[in-house]
Amino acid sequence: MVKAADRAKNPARSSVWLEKRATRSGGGPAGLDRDRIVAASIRMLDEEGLAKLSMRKLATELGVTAMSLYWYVDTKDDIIEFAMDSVYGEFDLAAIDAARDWQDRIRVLAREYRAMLVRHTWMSPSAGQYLNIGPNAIAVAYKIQQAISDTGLSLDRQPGAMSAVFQFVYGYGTIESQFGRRAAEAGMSQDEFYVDSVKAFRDDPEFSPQIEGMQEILDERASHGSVGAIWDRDFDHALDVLIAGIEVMVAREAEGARRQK
Amino acid sequence: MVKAADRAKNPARSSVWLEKRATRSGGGPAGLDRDRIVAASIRMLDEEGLAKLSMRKLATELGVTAMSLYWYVDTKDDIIEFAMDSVYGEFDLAAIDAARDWQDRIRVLAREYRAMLVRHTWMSPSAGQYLNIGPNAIAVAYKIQQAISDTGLSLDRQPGAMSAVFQFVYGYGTIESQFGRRAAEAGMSQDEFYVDSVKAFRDDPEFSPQIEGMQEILDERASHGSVGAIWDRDFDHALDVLIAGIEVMVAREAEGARRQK
DNA sequence: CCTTGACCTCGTACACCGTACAAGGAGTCG
DNA sequence: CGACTCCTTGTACGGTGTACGAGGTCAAGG
Repeated sequence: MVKAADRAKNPARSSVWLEKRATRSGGGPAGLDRDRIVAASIRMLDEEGLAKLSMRKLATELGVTAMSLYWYVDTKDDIIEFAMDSVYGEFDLAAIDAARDWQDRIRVLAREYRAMLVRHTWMSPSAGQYLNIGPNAIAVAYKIQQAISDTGLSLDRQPGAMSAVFQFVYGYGTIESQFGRRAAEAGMSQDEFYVDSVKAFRDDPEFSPQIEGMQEILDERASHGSVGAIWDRDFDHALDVLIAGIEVMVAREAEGARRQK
Repeated sequence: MVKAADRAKNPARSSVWLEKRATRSGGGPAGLDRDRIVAASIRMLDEEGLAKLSMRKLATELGVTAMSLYWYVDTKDDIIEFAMDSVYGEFDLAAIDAARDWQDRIRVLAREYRAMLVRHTWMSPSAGQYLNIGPNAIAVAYKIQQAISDTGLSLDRQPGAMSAVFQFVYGYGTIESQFGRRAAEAGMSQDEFYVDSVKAFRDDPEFSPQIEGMQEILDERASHGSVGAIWDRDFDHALDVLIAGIEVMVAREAEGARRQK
């Protein structure tokens, strides 16, 4: 087993997935097991958030001491990485194959990705911090890459299009999920929390020259309904922009090819 | 002064900016000062990263004990929030006004934003976690909103377009900056680190059916030059997609208005 | 000049964290 | 019975953020 001390000497090991180890299955008295540990982590992460998860609490939840976990896992980071990959496994990849065209496939993927980030608010901070190269993450990445490839875009333009869509979803899902998490931690609804946050600069005379322009946007939003409804609407509008943009790039390449002839 | 204990009773206080307090200026023997604290934090955050910053180390850097800092700041989180807003102040807003059209303005803003995230690798994790409602952050948000407003898009479509562009930049900058940070921590160049990360599943027979499709993308990338060059290229391509998409939405709205008549 | 009070800094202490290390129990096999 | 492997535990170390109370410095007022 690779001890953390060895890892300190070998800082290159930056992901669990870069150094495959046999999973130790739980024949022990506590009936522990890497899957059980990961499942419990996800439950606690969903309920309490990333900052509140500690090895001691996780162990207690599993009826065991903190150090027992280290038989199955090298570090706490490993647990997070396993939990992340497990969540990537929630993607319904079959639904994506059922989509009619690449536009639909991208929309379905984007919505699933966003829903996942909102459902598990600890995912975006973690996904930003670790390499996402577990088997389930790779499977999702592959589906995304396929959808982009189906646009017919040239190879050198594909990564840009892929980034535009999925880094957007990541960014959007991050803001949305963290906003929801903070609202919940403050014991408020998202609507209450929104009013509270805006109030900060709405009432501040120092900002008022700047807000004037933003005011109408804020008002338009407020008139449109709840914060949740606005998250949905803006997300859809952004997807419209992105797909229209890719369509343009595809058309431009077709145009260029025609002139070439 | 609001003590953390009071904050515990009033969890609604979720940002320094939601509860203005006079800044205590440093007439004390140590010559301390909120600005000096924030400047030192930024320096240390840039050098050592978010995880390595501790109140004790920051205090030592300033020739003082940890508890002295608490005279100027309620919690460590406050320091991060102040540091973030100070970094938003690095934006060169004048350069944006100089841009010719909204397309240019969006490009300049996006590039500045991305550069900022890469320059300060601790910004994206922090920006995701806290509300960004300090004066400098608001000023930047205002400029972004103006640029989007200049597209001529209807009010209800503007937030979607704004999200598409700037959540993309946030997502992209996050991945890029965290990748760079991890590479640096592993003592590798980005190119070495990239090869290392890809190796994980490139050589794994379990993944090989899936990689086949991704292989050509990876090869295309590899043939194009260094990882840094690819970051730049893909970012520009993504911006192309986004701006083309907004242009389409603008044109569609104009079309709709014409038919209306 | 002396005292008061505001301002600032510090030492100590608490609860908690991740995890190294070594001891020990339980079960299986010779 | 002993030995060996697998799993769990107790203890301990060096860190963290920060509460609390004591003290030191200095300007203003009597």
